[in-house]
Amino acid sequence: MVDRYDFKRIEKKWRNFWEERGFFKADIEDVEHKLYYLNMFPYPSGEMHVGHGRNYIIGDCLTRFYLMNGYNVLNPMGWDAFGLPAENAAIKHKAHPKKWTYDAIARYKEQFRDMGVQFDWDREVTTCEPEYYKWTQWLFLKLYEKGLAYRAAALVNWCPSCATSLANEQVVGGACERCGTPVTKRNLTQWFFKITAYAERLLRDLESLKEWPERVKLMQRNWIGKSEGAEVEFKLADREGSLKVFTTRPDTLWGATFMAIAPEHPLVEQILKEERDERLQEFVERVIRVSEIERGAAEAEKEGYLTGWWAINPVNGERIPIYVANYVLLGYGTGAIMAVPAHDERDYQFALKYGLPVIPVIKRPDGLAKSFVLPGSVRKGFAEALRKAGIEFTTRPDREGGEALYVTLKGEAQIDRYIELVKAYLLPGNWNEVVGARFAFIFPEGVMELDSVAADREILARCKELEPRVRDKRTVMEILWEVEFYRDLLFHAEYGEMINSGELSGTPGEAAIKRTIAWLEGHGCGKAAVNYRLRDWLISRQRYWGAPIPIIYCEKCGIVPVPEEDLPVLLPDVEVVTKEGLAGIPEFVQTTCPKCRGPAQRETDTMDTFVDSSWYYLRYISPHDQEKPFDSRLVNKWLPVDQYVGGVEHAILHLMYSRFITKALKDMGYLDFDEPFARLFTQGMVCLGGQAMSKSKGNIVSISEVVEGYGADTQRVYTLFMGPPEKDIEWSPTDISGSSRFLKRVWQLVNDHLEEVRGAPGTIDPARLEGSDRELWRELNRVIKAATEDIRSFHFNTAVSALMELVNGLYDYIAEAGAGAGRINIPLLKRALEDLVLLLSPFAPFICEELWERLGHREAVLENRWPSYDERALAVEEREIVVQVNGKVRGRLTIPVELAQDQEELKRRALELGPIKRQLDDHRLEKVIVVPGKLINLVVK
RNA sequence: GCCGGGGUGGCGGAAUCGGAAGACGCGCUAGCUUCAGGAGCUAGUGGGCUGAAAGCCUGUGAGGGUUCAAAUCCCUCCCCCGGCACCA
Repeated sequence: MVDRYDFKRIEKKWRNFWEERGFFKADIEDVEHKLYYLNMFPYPSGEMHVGHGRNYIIGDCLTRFYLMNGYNVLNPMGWDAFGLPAENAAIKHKAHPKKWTYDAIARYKEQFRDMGVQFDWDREVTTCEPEYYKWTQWLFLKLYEKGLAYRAAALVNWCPSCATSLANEQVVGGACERCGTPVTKRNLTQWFFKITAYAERLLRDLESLKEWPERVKLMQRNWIGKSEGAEVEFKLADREGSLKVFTTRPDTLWGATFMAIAPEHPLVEQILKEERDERLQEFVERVIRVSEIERGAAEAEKEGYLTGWWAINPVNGERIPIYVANYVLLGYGTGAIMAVPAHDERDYQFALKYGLPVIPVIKRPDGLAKSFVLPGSVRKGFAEALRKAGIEFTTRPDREGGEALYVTLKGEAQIDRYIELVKAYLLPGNWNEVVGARFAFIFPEGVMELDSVAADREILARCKELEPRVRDKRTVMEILWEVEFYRDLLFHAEYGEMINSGELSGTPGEAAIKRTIAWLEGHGCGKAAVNYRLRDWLISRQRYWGAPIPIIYCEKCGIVPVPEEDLPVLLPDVEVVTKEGLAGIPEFVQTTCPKCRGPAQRETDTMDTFVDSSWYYLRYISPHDQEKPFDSRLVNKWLPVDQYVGGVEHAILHLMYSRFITKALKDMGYLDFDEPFARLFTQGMVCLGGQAMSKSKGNIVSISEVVEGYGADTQRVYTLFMGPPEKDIEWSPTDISGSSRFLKRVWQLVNDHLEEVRGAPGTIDPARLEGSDRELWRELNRVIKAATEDIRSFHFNTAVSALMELVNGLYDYIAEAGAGAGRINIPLLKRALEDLVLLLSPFAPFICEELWERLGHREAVLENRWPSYDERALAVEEREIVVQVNGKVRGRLTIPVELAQDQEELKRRALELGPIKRQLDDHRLEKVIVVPGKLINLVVK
């Protein structure tokens, strides 16, 4: 009688075993077989749920697997312990965030132990400990020394709810990443890290990260947002000064007919001061007040205000007006743009709205043009002439009984021919125009091209003379826009041959940008430029619970960094934390200047917690070193991290910051590698009820409830079995019973045969196995191979299913043998059961340790080598060959392997099959396709 | 709008070097067991036709194509998820 699978008793028995035996302590000096496995460390808060568990279960499974494969695995754990939730909770409960944080840490540790998730706790790192944040401050000082940390006044993101400024990366869709409150802007003097100095390397080195998910690299690429183009200087008209713009399309410069600047642009201030234009003031204030979210919406109506100031287009000397416009962003490029309405959609909309000239300067690559011919504007016979010339057109009768012509033209030659015909047929008092590949107006006295702002004025004036109905139009484009038929050809944003561009006219599209930049450089009004979307990292936080920025302000000496030997700048020990943070603690603020010993004040901002986590992976190597932040010698041996695993929500924030800090430390000579994480795996979230588990949504499945109800082993197996680990997945309270049942079956299976197996010899001679023994042997080897490869490649779900197949196979084998089909081969069974336990142990360590002991072993599972398989055992004697007729399966052949490669033999046997014969009646065999060892396809007619 | 990822039974998912679609598990159906447990065992389970079986038809978001053969390759479209989004 086998005792029932009592997971509670078993898990309790083994819970502390691995830690006591020290299996998870890495030998830091042995780098030969080193493997640095790292899970992103958690922000300790409340209880862990099964979604958090996924991350650590993957890590523990892999660690156990690699330990059994002979690796010296370092898998450390620590706490990202500074942060707002702790502080907010502390303010609310009038307590200290420390207590809240350490309580959570204690609970997390307990839950890790409950899950059997093991770490080397000697290497535990806690970012809110002075022994840690001392070195975060050291990092700040080093960056400051190198000019990579600087203080500047800037318009920064501000979260009113968290009462602190935020980095760009922490603003998601215009709202605070932490609390979801819409972010506002404030002009503040803050500390920044100069991540933009590394923009190019952060972008370029993504190429070298071969083992990172493509989507993460893509997100970073987008975030860095590199664009190449030119910087062009526009002199102000009638006064000193100039406006610089960045453009990716310098080839369209000749078409710049106005400029637009962001409402926050410094020039706006100057204009306001000189012009005292109250309506401009109102406009600017109104636009700035509108939140980023609304302004950011692409559908938002483009609005502008004419400042009355003018600039000179440097390429053609054209005077163009300067607008303040809501669609120009201060944070990108120079905060000012040259507007080319003919080739930029936003500029086009704006030009139509405000009646600004639109001058095409890039030829349409498709060569299409159109013309609309009003009835009565040409002599009779025009349509006939077009027909003869092979020009396409359609007609539509108008109210007065005339016929309007809708002409579509393709190519230069046809357009020229058409213009000649119009000239010949045009009646006095009329005009006609061609738009698209050419913008030409044919008047009785001659043809005018829309090739400059001056031409726009002349053509407009002439049209007004001829047609009273267009007298209210402000530009030629407004007239054309009225004709529905033209609309799709009035604007394009493609690359193409330059036209109407002075001496550069005729430059082909491929050379246009390059040649224009050369031209600009030659004329001293511009140069090639690269622009990045990435902004410097704002690290100041007006909060208490973070690492104080080690800076002192002295009236005499100015900004003075705290000397290294004075670190850490300790967080003042207060009983209760308030909203004022450090600024509200005078004992902290008042200090003496390290240089002149005079009275001075401390910086009261703390650092963004992402600074803490940007270097923690270095600290694990020497976590308690009092002398230095990390041991360069060992760090250079152990890093980059071999395998990093965490949530995709850190794709930009944490991963980008860490890459930046690593590069900066490398440049300072502390590290000899460029990238901190060689391989990255981003695991998916666990959902319930279609939504990510979260306390606020109340859809949490807690680890303790699952461990209590099913046991940690079941939780682990189910977590790894439920789907591919990179995918988001739904936690199913019913599906978990499958994993529970599986472990029960394993329990039963092993316990049923303890007696026979325990004393039996372990050696088997595979060559002498026959029948079902041989099949079992093959199955065992197949499963070892599959599970091993699957674990290595993060396919835990299929690894588990392979083990389930092995268990099913073992039950079948025993049932068959027991029914008299043969005798159970005890050494074989022993081998299979033992290998099963070893293979299952990374997934379900508790039950495996217990079974291993029951199987008579005195050493721990982890002291054994991972089972190996024999390639020869996978060979089969017979193959099943699929027989298809016209690609459809009609039968099967079981054939000895030697013959399975023999095309003629396969064909002969296939044709003998009954169902195949039937299929072939009344048909002629056309062709036979043989895939040796697999399939034969008979093609018949 | 742009860029990624994806769409396979009632459900989670296998199979992607083009070669048996649906491994494994959940659920469901029938039967057996009764140590009544949060049980276990056996058989079946994509849909349809046929009394059952054999057999046939059909089937991987939709449509088309390439091929002896397509979940897998190509084209068009639809839907879902994620990222970026007036980026000049």
